[in-house]
Amino acid sequence: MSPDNPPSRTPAGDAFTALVVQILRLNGHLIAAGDALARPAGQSSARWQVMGVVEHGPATVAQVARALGITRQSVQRVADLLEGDGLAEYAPNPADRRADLLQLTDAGRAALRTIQSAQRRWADALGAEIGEDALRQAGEVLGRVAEVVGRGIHEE
Amino acid sequence: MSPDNPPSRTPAGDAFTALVVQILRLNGHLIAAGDALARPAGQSSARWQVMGVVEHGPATVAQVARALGITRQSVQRVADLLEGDGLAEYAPNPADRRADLLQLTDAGRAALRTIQSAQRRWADALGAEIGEDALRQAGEVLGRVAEVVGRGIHEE
DNA sequence: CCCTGATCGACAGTATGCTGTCGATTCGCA
DNA sequence: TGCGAATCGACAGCATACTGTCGATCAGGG
Repeated sequence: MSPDNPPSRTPAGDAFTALVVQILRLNGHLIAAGDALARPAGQSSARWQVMGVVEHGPATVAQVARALGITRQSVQRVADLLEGDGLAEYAPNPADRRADLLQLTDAGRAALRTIQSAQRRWADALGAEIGEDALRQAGEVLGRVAEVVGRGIHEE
Repeated sequence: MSPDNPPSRTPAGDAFTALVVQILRLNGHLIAAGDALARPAGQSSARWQVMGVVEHGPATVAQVARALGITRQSVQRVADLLEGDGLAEYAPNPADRRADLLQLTDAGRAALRTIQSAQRRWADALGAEIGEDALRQAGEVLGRVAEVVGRGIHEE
């Protein structure tokens, strides 16, 4: 980013930093793109992701949060909004009296189908431009980045 | 994410979606890591990024925002906080009476050096684990992803 | 059968980023 | 040279996600 960085010690460190910056920037664009895909159904990226998790079976808020890698509280907020909009509902959980099960309503399933259809067309079109091999290789590298970053957080 | 996705049309689309999901997840971990790096200096990722832009010369809030790829308003908020903490200050801009120039104070430069030092060690260590070639190749692919995603936003 | 620790939802507070709007100023072109 | 368009900071409002705390509930070891 800065044209005149302080001397970095290794080329690999420079490449790592550059990749991190790219990911941070891309994140904003991807959320915007996701919102655009979900907008025709009156939804957002966050709502779509929560709906996607409970699509094939009810789950508690905590389970959804773990599946998405975000906090319970964030999911709780979105889930309550989905319930308020009639897209999802809470069902009693016989296995745990505290944690009701979140599940989609018919309206929720319809909205999700609309979004998924648009998302599939979007991903197919853009994916074809980049090429499957390159995407998979980049994904493999990002997986390793996630691994070492996650490890570093605990150790440091 | 979902174990039983609706039938996606192309392998490239699947790979694209998988990469997007990875990036969204990684973003959270990277911000957490950046905050951890900036914490010893009492700062955060957002503050560090703004300071990094004005490190080698003053700039207006709008210029910083463009350099970071985020909105003026977000930068304005952080810049005002930095000023409040005595890490940055506004200087009159002879070229534009509206837009004062943001520049670091001595305290700001000291805090930035602390963070950059830790960041460099972090990037060097993790970068070495992944390998420069893999990082560069992944960066090249992400650059192409950013290009097609950004193009899609305007067209759609 | 209880007690202790873990998990869960609820609530409050904070950080980051976005959109939209406004008036002031600057810039570019006729 | 003057006027309309673009840019800039300021302000308000919203969405997303985080931490921390609390009481309720669950699960497992004595």
